Amino acid sequence: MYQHKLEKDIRCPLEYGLEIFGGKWKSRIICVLAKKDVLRYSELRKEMGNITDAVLASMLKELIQNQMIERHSYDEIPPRVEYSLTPKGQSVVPILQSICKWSGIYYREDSENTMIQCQKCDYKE
Amino acid sequence: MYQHKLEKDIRCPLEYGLEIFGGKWKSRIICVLAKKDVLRYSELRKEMGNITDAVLASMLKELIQNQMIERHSYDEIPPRVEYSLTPKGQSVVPILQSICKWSGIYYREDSENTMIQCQKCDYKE
DNA sequence: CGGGATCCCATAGGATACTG
DNA sequence: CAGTATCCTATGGGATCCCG
Repeated sequence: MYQHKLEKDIRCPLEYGLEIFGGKWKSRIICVLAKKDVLRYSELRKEMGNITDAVLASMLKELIQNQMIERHSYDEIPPRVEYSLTPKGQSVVPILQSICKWSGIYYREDSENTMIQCQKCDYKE
Repeated sequence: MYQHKLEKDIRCPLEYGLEIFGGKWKSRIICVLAKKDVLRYSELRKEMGNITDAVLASMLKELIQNQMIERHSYDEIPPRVEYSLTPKGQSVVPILQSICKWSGIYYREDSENTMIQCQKCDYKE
């Protein structure tokens, strides 16, 4: 029969890190929160561009599980929920910026190797 | 009808970087090559653990396309092909190590926050 | 030896509708 | 407002066999 390995088999801290902030949306969420400090759900969604609720909510859940962000809900009507980075989440921002800087160098090699400003993580040089 | 966006839409250098060394295998390949300098195809596969040929070959292709690694084939019998990092590939190694270091801190928080040695990228402290 | 071809599956991510 | 629920699909990655 067909046999797949279902273990996550993270064999190296590197894989752990890439699991936590890899993928299409997580690093972006972290960058946006790093820039804005505290954001409500709807503000966050607006900053993210064309992400859907289903996806945004599941990303937030995973980031919370990994203790990268915090959720504060206020008992008001209409409801208010605010998200912010934890210390662990903040500690990864320099890494994301270094990736951003590295990528900026090679982003378009056909042009003149000019640095690109990143709107989200706010890296520029 | 059902309409998916098929554009890759990389909107930020950060995404470019994660595309290049993200995923399950690419960062590992880079780390192994950083440690060993030059490896034949079969040596590389052995170092990688349980990767299959189909996957390894496709990862190598993408890494070559992105100019992270170089392929040198020698006209011998039996054939010999060697892989090594390009300068661009080498330049990303410090980033991978910083991810590895960061991850090591949070890797298992239930234990005593001890650093973990990474066999592949050779990070230790 | 160094892969390619083919087939397959699991999962991340997306569309749409709906709710406390 | 801040999400769930449901359904769907595209893609990364894996298994197996084959070939110059």
